[in-house]
Formats: sequence, structure tokens, C-alpha cells
Amino acid sequence: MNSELKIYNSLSKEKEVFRPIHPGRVGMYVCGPTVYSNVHLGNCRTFVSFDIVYRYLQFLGYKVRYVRNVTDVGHLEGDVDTGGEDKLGKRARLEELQPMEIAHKYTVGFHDMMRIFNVLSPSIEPRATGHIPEQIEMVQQILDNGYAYEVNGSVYFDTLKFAEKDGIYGELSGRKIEDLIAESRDNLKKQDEKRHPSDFAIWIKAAPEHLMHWDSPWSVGFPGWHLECSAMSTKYLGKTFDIHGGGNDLKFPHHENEVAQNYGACGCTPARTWMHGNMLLLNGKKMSKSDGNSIMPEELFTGKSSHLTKGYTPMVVRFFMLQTHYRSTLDLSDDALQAAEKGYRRLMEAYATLQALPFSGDATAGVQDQEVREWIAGVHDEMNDDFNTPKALARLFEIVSRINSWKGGQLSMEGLTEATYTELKATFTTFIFDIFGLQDEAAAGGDDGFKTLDGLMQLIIDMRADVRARKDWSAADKIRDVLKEVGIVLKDGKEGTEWSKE
RNA sequence: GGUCGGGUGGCCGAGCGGCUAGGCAGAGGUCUGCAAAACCUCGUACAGCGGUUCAAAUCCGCUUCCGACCUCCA
Repeated sequence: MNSELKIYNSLSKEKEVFRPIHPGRVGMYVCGPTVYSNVHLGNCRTFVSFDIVYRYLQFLGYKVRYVRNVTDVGHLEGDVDTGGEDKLGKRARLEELQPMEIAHKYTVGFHDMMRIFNVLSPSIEPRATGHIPEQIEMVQQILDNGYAYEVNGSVYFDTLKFAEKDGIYGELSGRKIEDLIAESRDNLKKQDEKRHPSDFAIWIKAAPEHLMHWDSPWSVGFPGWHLECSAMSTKYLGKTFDIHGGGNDLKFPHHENEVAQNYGACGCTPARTWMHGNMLLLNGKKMSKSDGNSIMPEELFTGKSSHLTKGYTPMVVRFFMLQTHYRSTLDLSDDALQAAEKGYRRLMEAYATLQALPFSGDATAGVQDQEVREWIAGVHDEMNDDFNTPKALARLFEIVSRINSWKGGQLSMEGLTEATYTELKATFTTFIFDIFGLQDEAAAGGDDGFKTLDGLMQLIIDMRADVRARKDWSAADKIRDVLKEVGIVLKDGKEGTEWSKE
């Protein structure tokens, strides 16, 4: 490859050449789910996006420490002042379970879904309830440094002070200090514990009925939602690390407040590069559980949804996601999924073709060798350009045409050396499986089972070849038709008959 | 209302000053017993109106439509 990795930094709003703090190592933190209900497809898209980032960084040879948390406490519905209820606590009440049962139930569900989408497990998956002492310690540091104040057992971060003193509150999400200050005048009358509307709770005194609570220097209570990410990222990745990721919708207030907390506690901002994945749209609107505009992965797989005409496999969905850049919104529709399904199959069949295709090129390099070498450099360049999966995928399809032409005899391997051919095969395979994280669903389904089936199919194909040699077309067609009914397609080519599952 | 991001061919989506991706669908052809697959060729684009430029989908301005965030959300 010819290029260096460039990543779009939400903080600077520019693509920057990526240089890790420690050569050869990358520290990456991504905000995980709040485990109070099942993940929907929009959640999955974000984790697939960062899975690609994780995979590609590893492919480049970096030793990556990837931390992705699970939020199991402190995430309130609404505001603290308006008596917001903890999401897990509420769910626990509704399902008549312990909050930890809720957390466990939906964490397991989340993991299952990640496995189904072939999302790699992060290096560390810390949970908020497992890091209460660290969070209390951080609150204390923020208080000691004068960036927070205590009221009636709750502790609030003083955003106005931070904004005025350091001038970086609002930098990430594009909010202005002047607006904050202007707001504060109107707010003086409010009978609020907070000094300023943009202040946020970092420790919340628990109401008597609140199920999850811990002792602290200020009250029996629980940590604010934003605090866990600051505490856990600092613990596992240090005060400053390379990449912080998450969904676009977390930029404000969650990430902005994280920056404030880290600054308040450590005097520096946590991440050098901020990456934000864009939303998955359904009916032209953001997929969201709270307004009911969402689709669950199960519905997608089974096709049992008013938005779909049929079901789609996890890898088709993953392929579908890869066709769009992570910073663009992606509109889910049945038509688009059908197109993705065919594209995915075409790619997988080309992979199988390439595996079986013998080398028939030359000892000396010619024009074609040069073309293939340029192609190999090209796919890497696309990924280096802020993980441009749609472009890299487009490049893969350029090679699909070439593979099929070699096989079909429309193109020879003239001028192609074996070394280049080997590299082509390796690159093609690596991109599909290791970097894009796709799986060959047709070939899956058990190696033993597949061998048996393949043996049977070879027998049937041989017998049908005899029938065809006698020009008994009706018998040959009948075999083909019956097989089609059970989902097996026969393709008669020059070199014989091939079979594949529909 | 404030801040930001969009409107690209039948659909999904790249591109973001000159070389006009890719997938799916459509048309014609090659191959084949037929079919399928594959291959080759081909339409139909850059929301509208102005402007800058030798050159604009790409830059600037206005209009219009859509979305995100500003309150929990990946």
C-alpha cells in the first residue's frame, strides 16, 4: 500500500494522519450499550462499524487494546431534577426482577447478537457497577480540583466554570460558551439543585425506593451516567488514549461531559481522536426504541416485520452495512437489502471460484501483473482513507469480474506471475473475512455435513451426466427441478456441472 | 428557535474542482440441449436558481425539501 491511515476526527472536523501515542499500540474506547432491553439494529450498526476499525487496526499490525463498556447503572430516563428513573431499575420493577438480573439477561442477549453479526469481542468489557470505587474516586478528584459542587448529597459538575476557565466545554459538539453564560441569567430563578442548566450530576443521592445504591462520602447513591466512561477509560487506557468512539447521538451530552470530567479530574482531555458513527434510518428517521421506530435483529432474520417482505441473514445485513461509509446515515429498506443479498452471494461465489482456480499465468510479469499489483495497493488505500468500506468493497467487485473472466475463459492469466496471483488470493481473502468480518454462510453449516452433502451431490451430478450424454433432456431437467425445490441449484457449464445452495 | 449534516440515475450508495465508483434492477449480445451462472456492450444522474472558474455533482450565495443534536438513545 502507498498511503498512511487517515481518520476523520470529530473534534477537529478533519481527516488526520493517525499516529498512536505509543508506537505500535492503540488504545480505543467505544461506548457500549445500556443493558435494559434488547439491542436493536441501529445499535448493531455502530458496533459493526467499530468492529471494522478494530479489525483493520489489527490488520495494520497494531496491538490494540479495545475497551467497550456495558452500562448497567446510572442511566436515567429524563433528568435528575425531574425525578428521572434509572432505566435498569425501572425495567427491574416492570419485570419483577433484580436490576442485576436485568443487566445479565440483556448483556447475554447483546453478546449473542454480537456473535451472530461476527463482531469480535473487545479486549476488555468493563461494567459500570464493577467500577463504583473508581467512580467515587473520580468524583472526589473533580471536587478537589474545584470543578464540581455538592448539594444535598448529590454532586454536580460545574460546566459554566469549566467553560469560562478552560474554554473547551462545547468544543466537541460545537456548543458555545457565550450561549451557556447567556442561559445562566434566565436560570437564576429556578429552584434547582443545579447552579446552571447545563451542569450535570456525577453523583446522585438515591431516593429511598431506588434499588441500586452505594455508600459514598456524599450520600448513599449512585454515579451519573457519563462518569463511568471517564472512570473506566482512564483506568484501562490511561488519562489520554488514541481513539474514542461511539454513536453520533452520544456526542452531546455524553461525550462532551466525558471530556469535562476527564479534564476536571486529570487536567487533560481523554482522547486524541474522536470517531462518531452515523445513524441507521428506518422510514427516513433515526431508529430508536423510545419512539418505536426500530427493527430488532430477530425480525430481520425471520422477515416478520411490516417493513420487510422476507428474512435476511446476518451476513447479508453486515454486507449491507459495509456498503455505506460509517459516517453516513444508512437507510434500511427491503429493496436495499435484496440488492445486498445478491451482492453478498456474488462476492462469496467469486471467493469459492478463486479457491478452486488453478494458476495458469507466466513466469515473467506483464501488463496484467502490473494491474493486479495496483489493485492490491488500491484496496488498502481505500481503507486507509478513513475506513472507506464502500470503496474497498467496490474494488473487491472489480476483482470479482476478473476472477469470473479467468474462470469463464474470457480472460487468460497472461502476464500474471504466480507470486502476484498468490498475493491477490491472500488479499481478497483477508479483506472479506478478516477485515470485513464476513462469513461464508453457504459453506458454513458444518464441515462434516457439507462433506456428506457434497459427496451426494457429486453422485447425483455424475448420474445426471450419463442421462445428459444420452440426450434425455426431460430426465435431466427433472433432476434439476426437484433439486431446486429443496434449495439446490445446478449450473451446467463447459467444464461440467456445479451445485450451490440457494 | 439555535447548532450541524444531507438532497446523486428505477433502488441502495461512493465521489466532493477536470480522469464522471460499486451493488441491485432494466435493454441488447456471447456461451449453452434448454435453463441458470458468467462475460461483453448500453440507457437513464448529480433538488432548483444564480455566481466564481478555461473547467462544478464537487467552491460561493439564495430558495426549497429532509434528517440529527439541543431531553434518554448506538
